[in-house]
Amino acid sequence: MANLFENISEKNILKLKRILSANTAKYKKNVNILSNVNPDNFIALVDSGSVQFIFNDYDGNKTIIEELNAGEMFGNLISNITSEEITCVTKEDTQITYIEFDEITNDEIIKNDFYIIFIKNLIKLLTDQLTTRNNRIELLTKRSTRDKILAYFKNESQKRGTKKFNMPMTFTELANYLSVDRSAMSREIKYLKEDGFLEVNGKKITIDY
Amino acid sequence: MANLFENISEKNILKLKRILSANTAKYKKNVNILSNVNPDNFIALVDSGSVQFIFNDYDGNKTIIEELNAGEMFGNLISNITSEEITCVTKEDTQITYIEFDEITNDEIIKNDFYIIFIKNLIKLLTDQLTTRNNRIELLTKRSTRDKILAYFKNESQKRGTKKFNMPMTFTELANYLSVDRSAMSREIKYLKEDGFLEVNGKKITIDY
DNA sequence: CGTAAAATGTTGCAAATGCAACATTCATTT
DNA sequence: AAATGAATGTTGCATTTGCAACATTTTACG
Repeated sequence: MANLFENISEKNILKLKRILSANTAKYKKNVNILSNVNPDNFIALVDSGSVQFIFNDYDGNKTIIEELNAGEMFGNLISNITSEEITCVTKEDTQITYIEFDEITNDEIIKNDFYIIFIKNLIKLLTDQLTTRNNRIELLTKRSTRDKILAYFKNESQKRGTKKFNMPMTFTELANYLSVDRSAMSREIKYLKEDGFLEVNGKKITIDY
Repeated sequence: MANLFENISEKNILKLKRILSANTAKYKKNVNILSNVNPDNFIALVDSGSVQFIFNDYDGNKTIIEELNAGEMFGNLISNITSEEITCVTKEDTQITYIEFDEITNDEIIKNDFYIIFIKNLIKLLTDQLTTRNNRIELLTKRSTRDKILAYFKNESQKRGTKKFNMPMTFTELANYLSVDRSAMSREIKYLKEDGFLEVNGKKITIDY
């Protein structure tokens, strides 16, 4: 995963963070981190750990909208965190760096020659995020649970270049990711196994297509 | 909708396009525009007209993944156009400007003082795209067709600040956008009308909640 | 290590949804 | 203005899916 400070020296990273007035915060596991963030436009970098964006339904259901790991970023310009029903919760101990969005193009920063690298990194991160969203949309628009599951496993397999791999998340999380009922997904996976499309042993997946 | 060349003078836009080696192409309606694009990383700006990204199912179904209008952009780093099942078709006569991605940070361009504005515009476009995707994901993860429809209309209403507005697309397109069967959506809208949540007269929508 | 919590697998049942087929209205083109 | 094609509305029917409830297994944590 790309990093906002890739190819910038340690010294210049410090300088950059100072010029950007970047703030770093540490959070424990299972903390709602957006309850105390200022309302201006910002970007937030997950330095370490991971967070989940959770949509809280009016009748108590929770849907994981997305999960971000170290190196990824979010922000009110980037993510859907304006909606009050959405919370952002740490999955583990997590460190976040906050940067005001307008600072990215402030007067001082553009004098530095590492600025161009920083901009490239930022654009790369944004396009990576877009790719992630596009992939999910492609899955979500599948007409049936079966197609969603197959497309997901096919993607994962192609990313890794092998037909055997480990689930990168729990089946419960996958059901949320694909936005289908967990038990219905479990049933469908059973059918897929019976029909010879899949083998599942715990977290070990083998696709046969 | 933001524009990549916003707040840059006509003269400087020309200069910028020259430095970026930007190419402009014109297409007629209903043309598959990605069949003849070079494979390098690029961004494409919809100068005028509109295009649709269509996923072509293995059994002949077509799903509109997204629609882009004038001012919006796409590209292999941004959109999911790597997949061979996806085509990009013009909805009307359309003009597209292509820019090589790497040119965005080339040596010559960074000497110009309008560069910072250009970068700001580019980042704004990318974050706008992300917001668009996030909105769609939020709709697609709704558990039922009813919730998808209601959330869509609620969004549209809030964007405009009024409970009466016109459909910005056809119902057929909306069904694709929400990834539900058109006739099932039509039926559900009928129920919503009966239950007093919606009024529909042709393209005129009134939500009552 | 033991216990609580989370994840998983399963199944019956009701409800929602997709699909097909058709009539009707609306829009576009010549 | 006529004609063609696209969009819309409707409905029966089969299938898929969500939901609830439960047993079992795995994981996390004190």
